[in-house]
Amino acid sequence: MKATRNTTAKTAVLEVFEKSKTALSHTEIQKQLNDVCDRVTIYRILDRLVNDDIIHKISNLDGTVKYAKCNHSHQRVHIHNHAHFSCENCHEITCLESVKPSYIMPHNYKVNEINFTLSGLCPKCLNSNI
Amino acid sequence: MKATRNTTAKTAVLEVFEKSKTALSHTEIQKQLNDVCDRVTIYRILDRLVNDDIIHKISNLDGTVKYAKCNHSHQRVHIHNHAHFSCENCHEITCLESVKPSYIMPHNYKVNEINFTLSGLCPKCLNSNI
DNA sequence: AAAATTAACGCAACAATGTTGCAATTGATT
DNA sequence: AATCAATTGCAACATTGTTGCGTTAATTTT
Repeated sequence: MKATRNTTAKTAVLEVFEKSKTALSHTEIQKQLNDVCDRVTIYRILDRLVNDDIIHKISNLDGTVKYAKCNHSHQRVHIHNHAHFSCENCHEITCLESVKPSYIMPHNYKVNEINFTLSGLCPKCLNSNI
Repeated sequence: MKATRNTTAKTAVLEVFEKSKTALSHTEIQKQLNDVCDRVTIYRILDRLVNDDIIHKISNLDGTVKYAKCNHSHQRVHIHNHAHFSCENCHEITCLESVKPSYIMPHNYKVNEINFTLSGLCPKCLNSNI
C-alpha cells in the first residue's frame, strides 16, 4: 500500500535500536543520534517504524513512552503480547519475550492489543544491593 | 508518618471520582471541577491520592495517563494487579477488577507493581456497529 | 542517465502536559 | 485563639508531542 523509503535518518535510528538491549525513549534516541536529523524527524520515523511493525511502543507506569525493536521471527500476524519489565532503579525497560500472561476476559469485549508491564528491580539492580 | 489534610479541593476531586465510572485524566478532572482550584493543585492532589492509595494511576498504550478510584475493600497490602480496558473508539478506560493475569517470571526479578492494560472495543462501542 | 513523482525532511511555531519556587492561605493541633 | 505546617495560587519554566509548508532526496518512470 504505502512505500516507505530507506533514508539515512531512518537507517541511523534503526542502528541505534540494533545496538541497544533495552527500550529507548525519543529523547534517548535523539541523544545517541547527535544531530543526524531534526527532533521532529525522529518522531515521524518512530511513527513509521511502529506502523511498519518494525518497532513497538511501550508505555510505562510512570507515563513515559519508549520503543523497542521487534526481534521475533517474521510472523504474518504480529501481536505484541509479551511482557515488559521496567526497573524502578535504573529505569531501563526490557522485553520479556518469554513472559506471556494468561487471562480470562468478560464477554462483549474485543481485545486488539495488550500492554503488560511489570515494574520493580531488574537482576542487575537487585544484585547490587540498593 | 505524613498528615494529609482534607481540603475543599481534595474533596471536590474525590467527588468527581465518585461520580465517574471510568478512569479520568488530569484534563478531564479539571473540566469537571470548573475552577474550584488551580491546574497545579490538581496535579498535587492526584499525587497525594496515589501516595495515600486512594486512587491509582493508569498509563495507556497511547501514552495518556489516567486515574481511577480504588474500590476494593481495604486491604492491608494493596497491589493493583487487576486489568484495565481502554476502548479505541470512545477512549474510555475502565477497571476490569475481575481480570487478573497469571504469568511466570524469570528468576532474579523483583516485581513490585504490574500494569496490565488491554485495548480494543468496549461492549458499548462493539454493539453500536462501527 | 535524466526527468518526474512524492515520501521524507528541516524549520518554525504551536499545543499539551507536567514541574518548581515561593509567598500567602488554611486545616489541624495544642 | 495561637501555632505549625500542609496546601494553595501564581508565575515561570521544562518536556513532550504536533502541524503546516516549502525544500530535499529516494524511487520510479521514461
